[in-house]
Amino acid sequence: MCMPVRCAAGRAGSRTEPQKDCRRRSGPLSVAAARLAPVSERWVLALADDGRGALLVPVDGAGRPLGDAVREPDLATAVRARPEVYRWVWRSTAEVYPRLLAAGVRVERCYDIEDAEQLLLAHEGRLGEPRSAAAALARLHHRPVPPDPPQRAAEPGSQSSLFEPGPVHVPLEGLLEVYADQLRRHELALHPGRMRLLTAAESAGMLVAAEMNAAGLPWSSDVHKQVLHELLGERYAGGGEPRRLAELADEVSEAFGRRVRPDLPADVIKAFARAGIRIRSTRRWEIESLDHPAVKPLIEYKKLYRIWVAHGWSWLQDWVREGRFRPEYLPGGTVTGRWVTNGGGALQIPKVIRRAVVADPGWRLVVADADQLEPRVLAAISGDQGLMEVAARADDLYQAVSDRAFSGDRDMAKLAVLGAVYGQTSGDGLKNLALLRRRFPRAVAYVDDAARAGEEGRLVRTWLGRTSPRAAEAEEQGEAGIPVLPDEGAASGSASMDETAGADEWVPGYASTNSRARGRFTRNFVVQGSASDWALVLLAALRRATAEMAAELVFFQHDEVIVHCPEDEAETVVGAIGQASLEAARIVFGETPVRFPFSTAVVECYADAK
DNA sequence: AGTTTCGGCGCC
DNA sequence: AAAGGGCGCCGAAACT
Repeated sequence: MCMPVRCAAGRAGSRTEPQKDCRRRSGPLSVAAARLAPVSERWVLALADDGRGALLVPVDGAGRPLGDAVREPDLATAVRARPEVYRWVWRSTAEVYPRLLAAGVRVERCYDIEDAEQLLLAHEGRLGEPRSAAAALARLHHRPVPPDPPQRAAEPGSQSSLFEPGPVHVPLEGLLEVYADQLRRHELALHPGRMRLLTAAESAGMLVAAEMNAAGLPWSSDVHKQVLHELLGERYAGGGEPRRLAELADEVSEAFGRRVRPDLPADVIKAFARAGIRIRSTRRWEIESLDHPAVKPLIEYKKLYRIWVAHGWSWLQDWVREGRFRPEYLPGGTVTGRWVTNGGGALQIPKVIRRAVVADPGWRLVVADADQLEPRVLAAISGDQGLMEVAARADDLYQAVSDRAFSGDRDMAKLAVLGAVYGQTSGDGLKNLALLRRRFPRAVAYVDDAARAGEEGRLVRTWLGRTSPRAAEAEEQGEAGIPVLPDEGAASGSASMDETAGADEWVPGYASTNSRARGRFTRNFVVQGSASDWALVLLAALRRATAEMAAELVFFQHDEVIVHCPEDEAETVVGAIGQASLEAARIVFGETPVRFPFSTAVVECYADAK
């Protein structure tokens, strides 16, 4: 993985450029180290064109080969024979690592060339360009660039749809060229050290994802069925609605005095209209305050319908095998760096369904949830003194904010903070935002600047350098003359925020609807994305801490992680999470007073964690 | 008939 | 009280 603790600790005070690997610095030291260690720590590995064998070669810190390529009969043999290797460089973790795991081989660190290509392209403002290694190689040689192969659709039950070698094979020599070029491009980034950390952390995330895909989330089909039966009643033959839904549909129809299908919005809107109630949609917040007897069963129907279609019996049939739910995690699947899953909806498991997540006998689930992660991240990236002081404490951040700015009204403080992060544009949020701005000027200025950058068509970056995509509509409409890259030093998401920026209130008056939406996106991007940066490093640190334990990482959801472990390891895991949090904060933000506390629970069932 | 978009809601 | 970021999923509606 990517976090040398000693190095980070040795660089106390270097807040803006955390180094991921001190041992790689050029100069006499590294030369001496190389002499002492005749075997390179970093190897580039490619599948042979027969698809089974492996070709590999050690490289130096600039990606130059340190000898001739070696051929091995298969991946597992190649890796198992070289335990001293510090980092494996390969085209795609999804291509290589599941095979290694299947052979019982784990690696400590890797560098995923195609993942790095995507991050580098985005940083360079070229996100739309193909990201495959083949494409990167073609660009280097000024040859026609092949488009990326289309993403495979989710295949329920299939464990391997993402892990077959794609049609984009690149031989070892090609990988070496692309890798060396990528190392060079890191140095051109706004903050090279952070960019190196970003690609290393994402590669670590790829390893975690592959391991979690292999492990699966412990899932009790019996409990799941029991929950479904309690909520939905019996299933009827023929696959129609279960009993409870049918009853609720009848209640709704009865309340309207005519047959109404509650799952058809047009039907519901028409029925309300006949009852003299005009609604624009059938969203819950719009109908729940209506005075009509259909409202209660309708809302109940929607809630249960959702469970039925998204996590019902057919979901169970499709996604749970041998007591494990195996979603396919895709690290960095969103523009902000959050993960997505390909099929199975693993990141949207309804709370009531979590009762089905049950540890193996004698094992426990350690459920760890970062407390108020996004406002804490905002404190760290903005450097706002007041917010950092608040976030330096491990207790309730919103209460502390409210004590400073909202006369102790916690709900108001929470709304204001979330409004600042999400870009609330009306209602009480604006008034609260003004109060927030007065007490925490730099924090609010940070997100306001990001919003302004978005409205003006500029890109923004997270703390580690993950970069927003261009506004598609801005491209299409050809809003001429708008720079697509921020001026040096003026980038939102950089540390070089104008010291006086917090003084002025920013009013989004002139912006068009589109550009305001764009501003809300970039405002949120710098916070949500930086939180993703941090969470990724946390995950990598936790992976390393648990590497020698029986514990397995089984779930990751933005700011929450579940470790499945033997009962007697649980307290050790809880401690490891706390340590990983400290480590992640230090590695990502350098010396910062901001703390990132976790709520942890040791449970047998996920639903008992909260 | 097959594919794409929409509406609504689950999670963070 | 009002409606703001990121996603995935499903069925229905709207298309080709």
